[in-house]
Amino acid sequence: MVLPQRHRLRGRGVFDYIYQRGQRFQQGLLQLRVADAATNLLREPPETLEGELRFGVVISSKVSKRAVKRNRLRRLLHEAFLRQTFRSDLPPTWLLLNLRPGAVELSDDNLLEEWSTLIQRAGLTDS
RNA sequence: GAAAGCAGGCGAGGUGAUCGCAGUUGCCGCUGCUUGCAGUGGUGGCUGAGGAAAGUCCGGGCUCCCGAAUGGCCAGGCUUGCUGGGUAACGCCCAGUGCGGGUGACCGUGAGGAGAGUGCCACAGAAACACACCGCCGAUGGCCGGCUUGCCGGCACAGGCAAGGGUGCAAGGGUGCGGUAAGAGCGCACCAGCAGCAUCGAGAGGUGCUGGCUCGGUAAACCCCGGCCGGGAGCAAGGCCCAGGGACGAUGGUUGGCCAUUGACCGGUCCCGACAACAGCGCGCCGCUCGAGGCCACCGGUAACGGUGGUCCCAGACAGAUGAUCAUCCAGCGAACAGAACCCGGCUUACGUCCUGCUUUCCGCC
RNA sequence: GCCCGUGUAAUCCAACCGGUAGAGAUAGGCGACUUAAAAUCGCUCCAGUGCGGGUUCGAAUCCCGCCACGGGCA
Repeated sequence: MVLPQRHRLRGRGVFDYIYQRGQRFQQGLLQLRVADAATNLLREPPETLEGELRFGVVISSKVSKRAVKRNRLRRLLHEAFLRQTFRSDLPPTWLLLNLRPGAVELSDDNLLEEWSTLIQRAGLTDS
């Protein structure tokens, strides 16, 4: 499962911004950075952006040398993001998820479990 | 039936549906203006990873820099190195020769030169390019003794030998017979090597005859010989989105060096001017995919491959696209290695069940 | 995508042109010293050189192919 364009993070400046300003949350082998959307870093006129969430997954080659395995993890987490129901009063937010070495060893269920607790701890859901 | 060898094919099992992604294209809407384009949204069509996409080990194309091109000499580099062919090229492929391995089908091969020179050959050993430790002999000469006075015996001094022993990866042709004081290619037979001749072959080489009689190993040590080669960086190349013009300077510079020929260049310094800064460190654009291209047929060739004709268009992303769910079909919950990133040709490595064909050996039965 | 470098005792490192893998340091064990410990001294243990082939009489070293790790380039 792959994200549609309006949910993607694009451009080096966007990523630098999140790495510098983002609030970090840690859960197991996952690390999430949350930052308010800075729409001036994007090229589209602001009225087309609306209040969307944008999301990105970073998996370095240290996680696994095999590109196939990294692609599989990314698809899994993209799908988890799309299925997730977020707080309705959430302002436009950018999320960046980092995977640490060893994440390949985890099963899909374990990884998704860590994802949902991470989202809760970051205060992005209702419950 | 079992085991094995070789060659080749295939590789999300097929079909359909829904949701979602990338490219492209048709239609509709909106925005902008340069009025037929750009951006964006919706909707339909088509296309969408591999045999290795991998490792980055070779060979090219392409691009820029070192100013350009051609020729010669020298230098430098190259695991380039049996022969002949194929290819754009290759360290690749095909066919053959020699050598080695296997009962065999077959497989491997880094296979120029040690008779140009230098180096090295630890330990052991006398000696590792030239020698004698133990040893054999002592014919010849020397010394001693005997006597039938030119012979015999002894010594092992001069000297001869490299057979045997020992050392070692290796002691320098091997085995046998003759020969000799003892020995030795000293002579002979066979074998191995070398040279010459004849002959077969396009060649590497094969076969036969003759000859003299022997020269250690190592070149994946330096090196010699033959062959090949401008160098460097790499699509993160490079170009566009950008505004340039003038003056000084006049011999200096430049491919590893030199020479010859042709034909050129401006690096440098200064002045004037323009633009920009929520894009110049970019959610930018191009390069970016039609190519030594795939498939089919015929022809040439043992083959690699080549020729002719027809036909097809087959990913081009940029935080980086193929997945999820369901249904159904063959008997099997659906296998492994693994994800294009400028493009080709190879090699290597990982992986797999399955399939196909040919062949060999063994066992059983007729 | 591209370009480099490094792999040897538990750890850090030597062994240069091939000749029995250790010169050394840290750590471990035993003993001495000490009431006990630390420090110090003595002794000792620890590998076949990342893996697989090849050349050679002989390979950590030379050659080829892999593997792992580290670094650099916008």
